[in-house]
Amino acid sequence: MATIYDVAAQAGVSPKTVSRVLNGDAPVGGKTRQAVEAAMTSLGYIPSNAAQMMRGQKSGLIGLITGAISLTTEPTKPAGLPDLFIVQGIQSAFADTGKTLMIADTGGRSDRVPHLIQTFLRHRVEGLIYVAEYHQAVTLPRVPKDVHLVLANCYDDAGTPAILPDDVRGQRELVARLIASGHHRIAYLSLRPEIEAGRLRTIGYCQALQAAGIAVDPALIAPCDLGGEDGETQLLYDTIDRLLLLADPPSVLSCGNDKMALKVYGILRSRGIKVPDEMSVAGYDNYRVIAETLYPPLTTVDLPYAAMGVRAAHLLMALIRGNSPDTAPNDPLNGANTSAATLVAGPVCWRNSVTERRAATVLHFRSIREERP
Amino acid sequence: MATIYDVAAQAGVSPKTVSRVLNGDAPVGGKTRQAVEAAMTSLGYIPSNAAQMMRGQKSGLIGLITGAISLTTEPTKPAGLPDLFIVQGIQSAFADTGKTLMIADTGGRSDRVPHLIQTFLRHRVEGLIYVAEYHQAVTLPRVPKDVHLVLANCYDDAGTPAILPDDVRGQRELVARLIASGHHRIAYLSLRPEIEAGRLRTIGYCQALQAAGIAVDPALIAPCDLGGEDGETQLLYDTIDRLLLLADPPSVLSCGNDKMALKVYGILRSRGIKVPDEMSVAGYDNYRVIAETLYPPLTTVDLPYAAMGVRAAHLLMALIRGNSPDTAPNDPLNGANTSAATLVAGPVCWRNSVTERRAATVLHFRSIREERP
DNA sequence: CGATGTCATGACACCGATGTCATACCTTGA
DNA sequence: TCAAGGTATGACATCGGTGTCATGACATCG
Repeated sequence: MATIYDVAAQAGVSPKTVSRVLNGDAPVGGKTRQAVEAAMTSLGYIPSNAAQMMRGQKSGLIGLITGAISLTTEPTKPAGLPDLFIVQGIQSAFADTGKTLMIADTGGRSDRVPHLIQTFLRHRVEGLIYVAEYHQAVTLPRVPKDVHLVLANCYDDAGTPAILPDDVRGQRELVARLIASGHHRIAYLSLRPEIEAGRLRTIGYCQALQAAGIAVDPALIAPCDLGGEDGETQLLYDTIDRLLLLADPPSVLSCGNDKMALKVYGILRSRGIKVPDEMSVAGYDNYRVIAETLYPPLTTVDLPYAAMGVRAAHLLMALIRGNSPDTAPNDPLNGANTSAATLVAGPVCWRNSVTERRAATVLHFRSIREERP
Repeated sequence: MATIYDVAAQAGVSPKTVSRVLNGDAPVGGKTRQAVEAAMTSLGYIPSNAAQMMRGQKSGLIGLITGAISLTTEPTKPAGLPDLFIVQGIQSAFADTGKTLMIADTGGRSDRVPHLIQTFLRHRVEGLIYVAEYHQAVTLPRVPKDVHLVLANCYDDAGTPAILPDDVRGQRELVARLIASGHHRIAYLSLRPEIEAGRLRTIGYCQALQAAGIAVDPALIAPCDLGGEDGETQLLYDTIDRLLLLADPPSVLSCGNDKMALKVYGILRSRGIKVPDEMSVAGYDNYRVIAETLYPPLTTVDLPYAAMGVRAAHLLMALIRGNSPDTAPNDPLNGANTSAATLVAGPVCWRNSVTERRAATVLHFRSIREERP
């Protein structure tokens, strides 16, 4: 590979002059410039990042650690392939910053994370982003204080800046919208409470009912998620059968996520129940492959993964520039440490899987929603 | 960030001795080694890759260019999210080689590829892999001859080594299996012939029929893919209605890919036709989110993306080591240049969406399949 | 006991860029 | 005409490691 000395020799100038042509940081004579540029193209010269970095002390590199790529084979994971969209948001945000984004995948083995961080630090990255596959608490190795770290879709107890989905608000707004559409018996088929999404979304469900003055009926809340174990479908069958036999059965099945809603469609069909005429169904995640392909298309809540990625990228850039980040701490009834967390809410995606009984109420709802943008 | 000089000073030795402790390339006295190691940990010393690379001239970096991450938002793309699995295969293959895999995403803009390659070359990568989002021809900028390039899921006309899915063989084996299960009226709802997968799979379909002595009936071959444009679902409706009204209607609808099969399920259901009892359905891609979640689970052909990724990685490593790669050229009736291509076949995934009318014949089929591993 | 060899360590140059400073050449203006 | 100022360029040091060679302290051997 040609070096700046080769170019200098071929152009009959000093290496420093070639450097000036490269960086345009000092005037260079017309003929000299042409000679240098000719030499550069004829030699196919590409400056060495390593040498530039050594001298300049700034790498222009951002490290991104994720399991997004390797985890897509696991169709049993709680949420679809969220982290990938986060990665995408991050990558789009960095595309035009002049920074180079290095993506490393854990290969599904979280014990590789320290090694990956080590590798990034050897490359003198200016910042690191860790993207978790689903909303969770994590513990990462310490990084030097001159390397900024941002967490996306996860948080730690060390107060590291984090970008998180606002599960409480998302579920609350979905249920509020269901209520506004005339539903007041709303069953919630929840995820496991052990995972953040399960806990927080259930809170959001309860909040919406309370805000509407509807009592929370424990008979309508049913955990239907075994974390991918067998028997999950059976559990759903049993739960739905039980709900259908209630004296005052629900008119909507609000599911912990879209994958559960997909199964619910099948179960309702096998019971001869039409969606949405005889039973409305809602999901969560806006897992588009499911939500848009199902018939009828699924009402759900968008998880703003791309937006979270963009936010994470902007936050990191701000930290690198030394600006104080505008992470207003806001706590969603969350026991865990979220003091450094930025919550990002996604919109309700209203499709045809839910009946609308009172159009007038919807207008009213819209005005409410406007009040808290 | 601490340097080797800081460590040397703190340990009271020369930088070279610290270097020896780091690399273990020369004996170091016991006490000295301990002092150095203590200094390294207390300073949190991490060697600079840039400096090492400058001296050693080998970067240990592999560049990977893909649109996998950004393209996942496009649910309209021909095949699901194949490239991501390829990336995953590549990443797993490099995980333990000591090489560091740098992944760069095009952000969906192929015009960014030259810039990404440029960036990689500045980092002095030892090899490059380009992963395409679906089987296609590509044209990439030239890279220096000391940087090896491997294409995955695509090929060019410059004879660059490439790893490709064996679409002809996959479809042929699926249809052969369908025939072996007692089906002889097999409709093929094809992808657009403009894309490789559409052209090659149709060839495979025809080959299987011919091998079984069944005449290819043009009435049973119908392009049902508009590349994501509107009207696709309507086209499928019309096509299926037409097929059902044939004097000798098909007993199987073999679909160009799994997403099409998903729609076909819905259409058949709306027509009151049961899968598989009244109509069998098959897909292609083994897009697991669809194939395993549908009821009944979908018979399809696995696209061995992960395997392709592994093959691509191994091929690149062989090129870097200077070994002659074992890319046996084999051409699948392919007009385009595939002289440098390695074809990778995936297995048929037999599930319950196809009826088996003759179990005995299946055994016969199995013995056939064994003959060409 | 001196020559030779091994072990442990350091001095120095070098990789490829760039910041600093110096220098030679020109152009102005007093 | 000569000092002052701008323009174009080069010499040299430097970044953080490592290869090469040299050196000093011992141990071994004839």
